[in-house]
Amino acid sequence: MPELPEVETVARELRQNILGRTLKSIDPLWGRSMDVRCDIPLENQSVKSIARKGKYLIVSFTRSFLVIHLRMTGQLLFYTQGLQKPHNHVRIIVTFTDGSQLHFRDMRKFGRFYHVIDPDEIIKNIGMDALDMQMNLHTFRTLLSNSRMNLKAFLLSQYYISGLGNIYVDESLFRSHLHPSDIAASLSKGQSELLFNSIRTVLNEAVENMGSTISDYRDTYGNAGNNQNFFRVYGRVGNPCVECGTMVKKMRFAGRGTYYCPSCQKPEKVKK
DNA sequence: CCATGTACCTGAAGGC
DNA sequence: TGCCTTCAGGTACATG
Repeated sequence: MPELPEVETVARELRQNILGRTLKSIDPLWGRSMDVRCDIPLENQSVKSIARKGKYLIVSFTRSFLVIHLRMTGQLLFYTQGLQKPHNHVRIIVTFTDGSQLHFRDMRKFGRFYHVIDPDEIIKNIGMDALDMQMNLHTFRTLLSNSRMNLKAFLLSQYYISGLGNIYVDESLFRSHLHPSDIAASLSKGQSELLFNSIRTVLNEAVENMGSTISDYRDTYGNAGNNQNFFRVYGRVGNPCVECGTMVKKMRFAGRGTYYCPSCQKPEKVKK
């Protein structure tokens, strides 16, 4: 579910909500949602900062870190006062000393809280964030030129560039008029630049719209995002392409449902 | 190096 | 009303 724009929305709200608060207790209601990799107690530690890399949240406490990944259905819900009864599917409850609570709700149980001394233990193999200021056109082109992967798998990988998931990969490729099967290293200079700019635009617009909600995503107040109303290709199978009117198609690619316009996004090998 | 399949989970939706 | 299959914003790991 949550990709970069959704996680960024949550990160910004967490900075408003839990920065400076002191953890009183943390209760896993489903044990496997919590991966404890250090023995420093979280109790009595204060939240110092909240960072994001790709789809990971990094909550820095006084002496250790919580690295959080929401995976498909994870939600972080903030309550100024604790609830009498948590919602269904709540897997972890964090209670702060002032009585406020952060609930980790995760229907499918794929999400994780990693308690670590060094966040790199979890995110060392994650590539530079797609919206990192260091991620410029030159860096992006270098990454592309060194990979023989198809674009869909390349952008989904998180190893080269992090933060894009199934929705925003399809949206970025559509805006670039590139086919998911095109090989990363085969892009021209112009195509690379177009893809780079498309990724930036797609992600920035989605952040402005508070992320996309298909079914499960919510921000820390339980609100859905708005960006799903602006999809140009994702989920639009059988509807006319917004640019040319051709019916949008869906195929299985890199193991994922992949939406594309067969007219705007021709495979490189048959383009001529 | 790269592609594909499976596993981890729950629930919604569609076909029969 | 079922029962069965497929699919879902993700990723780790095993296998050719």
